[in-house]
Order: sequence, then structure tokens, then C-alpha cells
Amino acid sequence: MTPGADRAVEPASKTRLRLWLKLLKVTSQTEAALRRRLRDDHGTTLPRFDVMAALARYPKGIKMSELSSYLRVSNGNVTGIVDRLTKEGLALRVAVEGDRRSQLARLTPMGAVAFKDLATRHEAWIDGQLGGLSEEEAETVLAILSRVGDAGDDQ
Amino acid sequence: MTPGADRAVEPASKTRLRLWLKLLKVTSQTEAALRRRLRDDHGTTLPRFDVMAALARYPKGIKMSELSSYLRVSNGNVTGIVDRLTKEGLALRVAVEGDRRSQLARLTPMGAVAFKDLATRHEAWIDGQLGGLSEEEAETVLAILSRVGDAGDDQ
DNA sequence: CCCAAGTATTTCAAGCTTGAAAATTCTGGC
DNA sequence: GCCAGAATTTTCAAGCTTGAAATACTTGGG
Repeated sequence: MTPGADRAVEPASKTRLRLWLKLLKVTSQTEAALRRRLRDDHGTTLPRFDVMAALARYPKGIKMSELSSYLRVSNGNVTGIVDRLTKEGLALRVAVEGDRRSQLARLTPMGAVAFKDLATRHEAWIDGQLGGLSEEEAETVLAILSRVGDAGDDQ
Repeated sequence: MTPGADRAVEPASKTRLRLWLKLLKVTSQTEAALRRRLRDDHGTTLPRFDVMAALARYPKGIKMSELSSYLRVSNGNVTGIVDRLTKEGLALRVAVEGDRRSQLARLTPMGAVAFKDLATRHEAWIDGQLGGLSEEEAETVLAILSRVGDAGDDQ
């Protein structure tokens, strides 16, 4: 749509590529630091944290397939992560009434406590990482990026 | 804009957490789409692409340890990726004069051609993904995020 | 010259990730 | 009731990732 003028278009694509590289850099640096922190200070991993965060939102449990689509990862992936959380006593599977194919994954009481602690520290830590930004700047970026990750903003 | 009128009561930490989740969402969605594209249309992977991009910047070759610190991944990681690229004829290792511990990794002519093609398509594709943003918006986000991923902006 | 300490890389075990295939269970048309 | 096809989950092979240990080589002090 409206590619029209062959002069004005060129700089925009370069700017967008730079923006992509910057987005990648900020998130991967922050994510790498987060993984390190989870590992060193809490003996866990980011995928485990993500799964626990999802399970925490569904106290009554969530089906494995719903969990994988919620997290946008493959079915086989969550199977392995929930397996490991279960082995550590943080999660469990419960049968679904009336459908023996499905199982609900949920946190154990121990898992819920562990997650609550993690979540609190997580929020404070992220705040520290992004602390250089004012609330207004954060809102500005949020508003602009909302037009990129547009499809299916389901939360 | 200014959707934040009634969000003024929200603490800045919540806004920053939302921003983090948004950044994560945009980059991981884009990255997932990129991985899919590389795999389905080009039979390769993002790590391979990243390594090839790094090697393309050093036509004379780069030491394995320099490669891993450039990409900010572990040594063992690049060993495996370069192994696979080598097996496919896209990269090779050459001995370093005067230090038999080191090796220089570099693209083969075939690897260089393959990368050049990939890079061209990559830039156009990214532009399409972020096409919803004006150049001004992209610049705004870039300026703000530059204050987060501050350390060592090497490109 | 010898060897201890340092440097460069690879190997390894464990976990994450994917898509495809397999196993299990359900459902609806007959 | 039977069974073909659909739905749900697990299993699997291959690759990515890390940090630690192992391997190979270099350097400098004695």
C-alpha cells in the first residue's frame, strides 16, 4: 500500500531494521540476565517460571493443550516442563471428569507459594531493569508497540 | 493516545512490568515467525543465521572465542553450530598462524552467497513485520529504548 | 629445559524447543 | 454397538543452549 515515492521509502526500512535489532537486544539482554538470576538465585529456569505463571492464573487447573496454546509453545514442550515441575513437587496433573484423554495441570500448594515469592521478586527486578524509563516513556512505547503485536491480544 | 488517564493510579512498577511483557511479546512473536520462515522457506535456523551474519562481517575469519563473545553465547554453543555449518559446506575452520590452539571460522564462498541472499530477504521481511509503524514512531521507540540497553552499543 | 599457570577450544550432561508420529480416548453416523 | 475420524496427550529425534570439565597448546619464571 502506497509504496509510491521511491525516495521517501528507503530510510524508513532502515529505521525499522534498526528498531528490530534494538528490540532484540533489549529483550535478549534482559532475558539473559533474568535466566541467570532465576538459575543462580532461585534454582529454576525461565520456562519453568512461565509455566508456573500460567498455572497460577488457573488455580483450578488448565488442560495441557490449553497451556501450550496459552504459552504459544508446542504440546510436547509443556509435557516435559510439567513433568519436571511435577517431579519437583511444584505441579501435578489431575484427571478430567468425563474425558480420560485430558488432564488438568495445576500448581501444588508448595508450587503456589514458590511462585508467589518468585513473582514478587520478578516484578521488582524488572522494575529495576527498566528503571531508567519514566512512566510516561513506558506508556509511549507500549502504545506504539501495541500496533505491532496486534493480533490476538488475549489478556 | 493518552489511554493512561485513569491508569495514573497504577504504580510505575506495574507500567514497567507491562512494558516488559509487551517487549517480550513483540520480539518473541516476530522471532517465532522468523524462525518458521527460515526453516520452511530456507531450510535453516535462526542460530545458523546469526552465526552466518557474524561470519559475513569478518570475511577473513574470526576466532571461535571471539565469535562466541560477539554473539554473547557460550563457547560450546558456537562449536556445535559451526560444526553443522561446516558439515553442510557453508563454513570452514582455518588454522591460525603461530597458535595451534586457535582456529578461524569463516564462510565458504557457497556460505557467503547463501547468506547474502538470506540477508536481503531478511531485511525486507522485518520491514514488513514492523510496517505498521511510521518512521517517526520507530525513532521514538529507538530513542527511549536506547536508555535501557545502554551498555556497549556496538553497531 | 621444565613445568605451573594461563588461554583456546571441544566435549559433555542436562534441559529447552520443535514438528512429526504414536498412543489413547472420544464422538457421531450407521 | 461398531468403528472411522477427530481430539488430547505423550514420545521421539534433532537441534539449540548453558556451564563445567576435559583437552590441547602457549608462555614465562626458575
